[in-house]
Amino acid sequence: MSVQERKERERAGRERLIVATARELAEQQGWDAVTTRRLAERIEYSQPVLYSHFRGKREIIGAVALLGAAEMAAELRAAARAADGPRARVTALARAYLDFAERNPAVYDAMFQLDGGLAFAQEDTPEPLKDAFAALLETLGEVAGEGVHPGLFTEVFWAALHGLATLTRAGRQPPADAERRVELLVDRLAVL
Amino acid sequence: MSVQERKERERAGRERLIVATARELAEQQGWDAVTTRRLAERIEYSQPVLYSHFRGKREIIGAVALLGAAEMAAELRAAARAADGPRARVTALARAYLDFAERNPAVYDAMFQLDGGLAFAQEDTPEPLKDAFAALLETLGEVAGEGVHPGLFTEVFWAALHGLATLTRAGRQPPADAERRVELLVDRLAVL
DNA sequence: TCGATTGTCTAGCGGTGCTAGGATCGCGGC
DNA sequence: GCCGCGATCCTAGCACCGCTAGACAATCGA
Repeated sequence: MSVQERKERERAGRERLIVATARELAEQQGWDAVTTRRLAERIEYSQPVLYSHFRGKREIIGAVALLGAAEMAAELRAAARAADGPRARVTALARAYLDFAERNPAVYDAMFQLDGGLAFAQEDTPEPLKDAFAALLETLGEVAGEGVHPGLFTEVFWAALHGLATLTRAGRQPPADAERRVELLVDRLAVL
Repeated sequence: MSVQERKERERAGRERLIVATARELAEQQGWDAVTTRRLAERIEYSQPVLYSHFRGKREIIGAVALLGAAEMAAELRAAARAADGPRARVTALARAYLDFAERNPAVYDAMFQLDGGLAFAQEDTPEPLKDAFAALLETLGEVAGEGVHPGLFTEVFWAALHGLATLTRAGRQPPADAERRVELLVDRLAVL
């Protein structure tokens, strides 16, 4: 059995390599540059090897998205934990979210802009995605205000953050006032 | 001179045909289906003709985006005009925005998701884009609240709307509660 | 040691955006 | 009315894309 186990380990390692390389390439040169040929060359295997791990390019994007969701959830929780009081927590959460989107644009795109073939907002949604939403909910739930469903409030707050993240990065909004926009958002949306 | 004028008219007409056809095709089958070959076939010309009007596919997307921006600005103003009082106006504006995004997903993508090679939030931003933002500003400026810059407030409100529009359409948020999210957004963000 | 299975690669399919170069059409001057 | 010429358009092709069939090699169990 040891032989088979070793092979499975190697296989799993190569799969991680594929995902990590795809992410790296996407962050360096954008998702357009992540072609199956280039990706195969970087991992030093031929193209068809990719298809023995993933159904296609879409699934590779999905794998990067899941990785990113887990990472984001961890960062959001760390930011919230480091702040005292509801107001500071919400502000820290919002900053951490936008910060993640800015530092990992390709990963953020994989999660929310591109089609990674993932299910959202339903039962068979992968765990990391649900958990990232849960990380938002944990902090935002306590400032939803009376009579407002925490989940609904989190959705609205998240949408606002997502809008700020994408519009700023795409050059649709001036980057200079980003911090002031966050403060306004927190001041108005959260019930403190 | 008449001959030359006629030629220019025909040329302008064909350019409109290209943009309208691209939009139509994108709304019917998504932007992925808008290939230069298919587009050329639909307008009953060969591919290179497209390149005598536009630098490339990106510019065609940009042209659709400009068309959409003008349309959206008109719809936003109409919705605001039909409502009485600040609160009703803001709600109507928000609904009109989300409605436009839902009814014209491909055009909305051309404006805010895809790269149409357009400049945003700077001096050489095309007029229709500035005007669409102005349409938002006209209604939202009056509910920004004291001491809050109307432009900044509009940016935040717009970001929230954009987030709701994209996340809902991409299946990232359950469509059922869309209306309740809008109400919550208006209640919290606007100072009435 | 041999046969079978697993794994990997080469080569190729139909598609993409875009362009070079040749053919054809219609204009203005004689 | 005819003809040369410039504008206009199309055919054919480039390099690249995602993806896959089938040949080949390496490794395993008997």
